[in-house]
Amino acid sequence: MTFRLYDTQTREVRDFVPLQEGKAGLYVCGLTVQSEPHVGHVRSGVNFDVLQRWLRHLGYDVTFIRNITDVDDKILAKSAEQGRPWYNLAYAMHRELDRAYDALNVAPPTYEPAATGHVPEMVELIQELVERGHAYAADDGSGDVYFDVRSWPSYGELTHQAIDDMEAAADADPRGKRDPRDFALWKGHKESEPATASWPSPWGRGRPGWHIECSAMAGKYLGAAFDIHGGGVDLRFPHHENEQAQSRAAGRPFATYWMHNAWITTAGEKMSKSLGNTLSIPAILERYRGIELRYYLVAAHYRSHVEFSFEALDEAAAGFRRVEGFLERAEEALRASGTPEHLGSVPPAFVHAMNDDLGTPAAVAAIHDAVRVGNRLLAEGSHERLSEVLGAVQSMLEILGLNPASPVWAGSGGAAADEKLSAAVDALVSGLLEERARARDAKDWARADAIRDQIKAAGIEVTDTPTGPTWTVG
RNA sequence: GGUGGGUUGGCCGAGAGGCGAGGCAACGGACUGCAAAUCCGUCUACACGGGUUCAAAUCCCGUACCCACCUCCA
Repeated sequence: MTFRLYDTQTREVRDFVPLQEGKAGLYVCGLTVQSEPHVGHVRSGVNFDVLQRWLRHLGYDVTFIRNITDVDDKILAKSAEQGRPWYNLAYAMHRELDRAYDALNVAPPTYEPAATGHVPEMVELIQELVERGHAYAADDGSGDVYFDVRSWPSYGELTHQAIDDMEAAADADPRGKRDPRDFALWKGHKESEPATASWPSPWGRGRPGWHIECSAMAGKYLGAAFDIHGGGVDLRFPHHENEQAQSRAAGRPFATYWMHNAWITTAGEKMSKSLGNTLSIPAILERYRGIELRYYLVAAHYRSHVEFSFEALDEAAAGFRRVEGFLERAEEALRASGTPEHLGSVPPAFVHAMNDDLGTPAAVAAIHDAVRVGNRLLAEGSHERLSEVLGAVQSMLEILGLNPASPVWAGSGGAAADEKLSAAVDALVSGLLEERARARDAKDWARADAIRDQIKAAGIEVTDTPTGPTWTVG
């Protein structure tokens, strides 16, 4: 079975046929770095990271471009409010975003171009559009350049809308537009804005409109035609519609497939409008591990709307710990019995699920199925088969970016220090456990439980296993 | 006004004409000195009203409610 994905434009699940055999070009709209990243932002990152990993697993040579918008109206407005340079705000938030991606094991793309680094490419593209008669400089002296929507007959093809049915934005500033739906390719510099946020152009100093950057950067790094373009649902219109219109109007075929991830909301409310800080990634990571949050995000299909709640996140974390528990016990059992660990092959159910438009919920179910089988084998002591199942579980987790053994999860706060601490605790706890073992041998249960309670009071859980007691923090 | 999406068991969350995803929680049993973990079992749902079909959560028609986008929110 080949990889199939849902294409927003054709509104159907289609076979993935790359433009070049064995290669996949992927462009994803990253963030406008204007505030701390929240769960919603990161969902997009995780979703497309899974896509990228799956394409690689299928053997494609993937070129993955994810941009950063580092100058726009909001960044300028916020930085002015905060009394700091816009580039400082954008840079700080960009670093914050990188930390969030790292914490969730979202692999860096092939390249992460920033809008401010590609003004010449944008100017070139705009000039081409002007020459072809699809763009015009406003005649109100503003220095703005607009895309002429009426000049492009297939405008609206991505979202299946007719220009005349579109509601003209009530608050849109008509300025020098010929049609209210025309959008800015270039924005002339305004006195109220910092001079540092302007660049030279044939139409005077100014800064790029939003949509043009993606067309210019996708063209530069992926070529005039590429395979997949992704982003959040909200970007379908106007952003992606405009990107496609301006690219095609410039003679570039642009993306073959359009993928859009759904929202995360809280109590039905869009995250961008609500709660800002409490659901920022740093805030959530104070309560949950990155791998647990990633599991929560991966367990839902990327096109399904997710209503965020800490209860649901708790459940997801509990479900994931079940998988982790199996990994730990299986690895220990194999080590103890000297059974070699197999490199796991990925079960057909998992492959089928992933090939079907990245069916991560079914893929996660396949992991749980394997874990159940593995737990049974563990109980039976069938170590040879257990080794195979363990390998399969590890491979599946690895593809989803959820393998706890992966070094990326090894504590962002100093793994070496953790290890030392762990060794120290182990030395202290093992003394107590020896005492408890003596009490248990003497069937002095009260004494044995008292020791266990004492250890527990320190925040350490003791569990008896067939091979002796173990302890875990928390 | 235009364009889309949704409504599934106690909860989360898949599926898209016939074999009851999976997880969490709960309950019963096994194992255990007791726990924990694990295993076995139980709990049989698809907003509402019609229709098509041998067969509908799934297709069609209608109704209700919710949500997103319509010029710069992932």
